[in-house]
Amino acid sequence: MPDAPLPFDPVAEARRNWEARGWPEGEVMAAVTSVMRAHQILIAAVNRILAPLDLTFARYEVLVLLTFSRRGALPLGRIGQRLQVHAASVTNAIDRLEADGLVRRLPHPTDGRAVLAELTDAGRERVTEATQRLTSERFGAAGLDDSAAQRLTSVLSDLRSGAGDFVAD
Amino acid sequence: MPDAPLPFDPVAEARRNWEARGWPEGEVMAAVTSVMRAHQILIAAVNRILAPLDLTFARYEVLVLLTFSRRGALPLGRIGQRLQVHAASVTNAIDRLEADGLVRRLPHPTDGRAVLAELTDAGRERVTEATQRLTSERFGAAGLDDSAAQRLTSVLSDLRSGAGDFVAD
DNA sequence: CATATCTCAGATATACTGATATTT
DNA sequence: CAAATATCAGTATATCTGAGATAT
Repeated sequence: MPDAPLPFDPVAEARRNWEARGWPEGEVMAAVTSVMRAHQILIAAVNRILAPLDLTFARYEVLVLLTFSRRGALPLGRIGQRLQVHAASVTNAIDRLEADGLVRRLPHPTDGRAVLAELTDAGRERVTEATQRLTSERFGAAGLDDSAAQRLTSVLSDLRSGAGDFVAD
Repeated sequence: MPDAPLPFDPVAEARRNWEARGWPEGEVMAAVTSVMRAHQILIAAVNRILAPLDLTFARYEVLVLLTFSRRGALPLGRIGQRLQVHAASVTNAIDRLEADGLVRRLPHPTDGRAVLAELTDAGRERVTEATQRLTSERFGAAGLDDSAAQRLTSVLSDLRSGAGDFVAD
């Protein structure tokens, strides 16, 4: 995925240049740039692992969320709220998963406006296989040990909370 | 941007469900999911701030990189290596910046294969304005104080280094 | 009637592949 | 001639907006 590793940390270098010009908030710039770049690395690794299973991270997340639901089924609207994706994106993801036979659409039993997405047996098998492959490669984050993962989750929880992702747990 | 904050931390909830099913590597899953979600939040905030200036984060990064270069000009290939974006994406970004009068293309003085992208005066003004707006809103990461930003940068540096983003600094 | 849910059409952004022209 | 640089065409994914259909 990386053409070739850079011979220096591009984030540290950016911060040096940033502050040499007297620009403010260099700490935050470096942190935000780090998140952007880490995302780039992780999404590429995860999608590379999932591609042979005809999944993307976005569609894998939908399958996992359905796996965690009581009946293996959720209204499309709830999927969007939970994964923070637009209703049109949910429609698109479910279209694709349904075409691949991994979920099916069902009418909501009590609310005629809503549509349920339900895992099929093939969907359960696929998400199990995908999870095995992802975990066996530590989601492409080989350099992240459990302690570092915990620190990362913790500081990003503060960031997300401060940005209104969720309210106090 | 957020429809409404969730009444619970979706990452912590996912981890509970993950481990309740006996799936391994829950620490790493939570960390990777946190990065994905933090990215979603930050990219939305940054692009919202930059949109009135006809910039995206990707194009802003190009302008900043040019600002940091000695002559305000770099070959397209070097931009791609540094920002980890595909050559075709660099061509596209420079097309757009050039159409907006923020950069111009110049022939490379010594290598006839290469093309330089050079900042224009308008480009320098635009990146200054964009930087003011981004820093005044702390890049949309209001909940991240300097200490947390430093910890975040540090742990993500380990992740990126382990993934081959760069070699020891 | 206002609101909620989903779908669809159209537009944009980014990325990747593969092919091509030019130069080193 | 092989490798490097940039561009272009075509394809894929994901996003958002705005409009519309159906149901509460």
